[in-house]
Amino acid sequence: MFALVDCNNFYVSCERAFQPRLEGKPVVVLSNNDGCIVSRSAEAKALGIRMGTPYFQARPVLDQHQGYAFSSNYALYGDMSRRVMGYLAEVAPEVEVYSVDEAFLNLTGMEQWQGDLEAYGRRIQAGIRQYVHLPTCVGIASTKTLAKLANHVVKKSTAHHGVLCLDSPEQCRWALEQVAAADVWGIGRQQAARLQAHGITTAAELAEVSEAWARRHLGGVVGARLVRELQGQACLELTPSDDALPQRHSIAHTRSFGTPLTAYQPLLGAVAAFATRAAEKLRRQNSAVNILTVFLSKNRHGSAPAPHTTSATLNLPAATSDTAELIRYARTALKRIWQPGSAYKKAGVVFAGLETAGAQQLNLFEASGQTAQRVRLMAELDRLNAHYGAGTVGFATALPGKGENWSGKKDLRTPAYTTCFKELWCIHMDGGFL
DNA sequence: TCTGGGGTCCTAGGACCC
DNA sequence: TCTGGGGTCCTAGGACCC
Repeated sequence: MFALVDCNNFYVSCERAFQPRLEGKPVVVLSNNDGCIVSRSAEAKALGIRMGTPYFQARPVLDQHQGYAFSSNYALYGDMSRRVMGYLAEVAPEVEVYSVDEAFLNLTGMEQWQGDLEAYGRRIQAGIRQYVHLPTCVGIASTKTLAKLANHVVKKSTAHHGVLCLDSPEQCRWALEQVAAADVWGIGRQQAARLQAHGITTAAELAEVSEAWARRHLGGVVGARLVRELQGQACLELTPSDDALPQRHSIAHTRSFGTPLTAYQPLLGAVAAFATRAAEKLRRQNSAVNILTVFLSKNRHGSAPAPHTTSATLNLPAATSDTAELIRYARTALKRIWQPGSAYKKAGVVFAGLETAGAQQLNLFEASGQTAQRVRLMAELDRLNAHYGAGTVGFATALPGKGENWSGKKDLRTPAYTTCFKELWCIHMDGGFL
């Protein structure tokens, strides 16, 4: 049996954990650059505010109902997530951290709870509520896809108080009937439309199609697997997340600008800064990169015709994780695509073709590859920035020039209560200060 | 005025090989 | 008039996820 533990309205709930006055109020959290709405409280959802809505569009209705909006505070959400996952690791035999706010648990062999896994789910829910102060829902079933589905059912209903265990065929059948095919894990917009065209609208109907049909109409093996999972036959294994950070196969840092950039120099600064951030992520997972892409995007929503994005990809002569080297390559790529007079709204640096650092295939014709000295320099850079704060030491190219500002808006950010000494949670009592 | 960011997996089709 | 039959590898792009 698998469980899916999912924090409700995660970003909003993190903000509420430190600001109880937000309980019962419409609350939203915004994406980078205060652009879109990416998390909504139940009250905000009830106002008809949809996921991904531009903030400026939702703002009137939010203001009208005395709602609150916050810039995203990733330091806070990341730390709250670590606390949740830490708790789960203590109470479950195997945990797969699936995203910042959800995790799969493998419940195989939990004899002491057999017959009452729902009680186990409730214990987890209460534990997270007590220790991390976050609301969760727990879905339990024989496959990951059904656990997801159970979780979806409890999120929508008040009857189950956030925990549902599908431990009989009747329970499964009932749950499948509650869920639209479009809401099944792995069914996106395209597939949902295709299903609809074939008269399949509920998860129960989807669970009844033949394997051949699924292969043909739902994207080959993925579709066949999905249907089997709905039928209760586990095809997806749990991949336990150990203490090590997950190994990414690609690493990117991309951002929209507060105001569009046209001139080369500030764009170079931004791209260098993005390459710096991506290189830090790269070294954190002990990888080196072979393929580097830089892209620039113009305003997607303006009148200009597509394409809005141009990119350049370089195959590096040897894998590296050296920030200085990567900034040089990023500059080369940028020069290829930058066009004078264009106003760019967004840029990004993407690393692909990752391999373990130190195991690089050396280039036969060039004496390249990182020297031990450069590796030590990068390690020291990371150490200083970890100890004294991000951006303490860096490369001049990656600094904004005089009067330049490429960072996005973040006007409504709350303090990093749990990860920054300067922003620690303060409690005021009787006008005094604790 | 204002519209996010970072991933994964799979498939189709082209290039190339014998 | 007519134009083989398998393979492998790589890449671009689609679809999906949170």
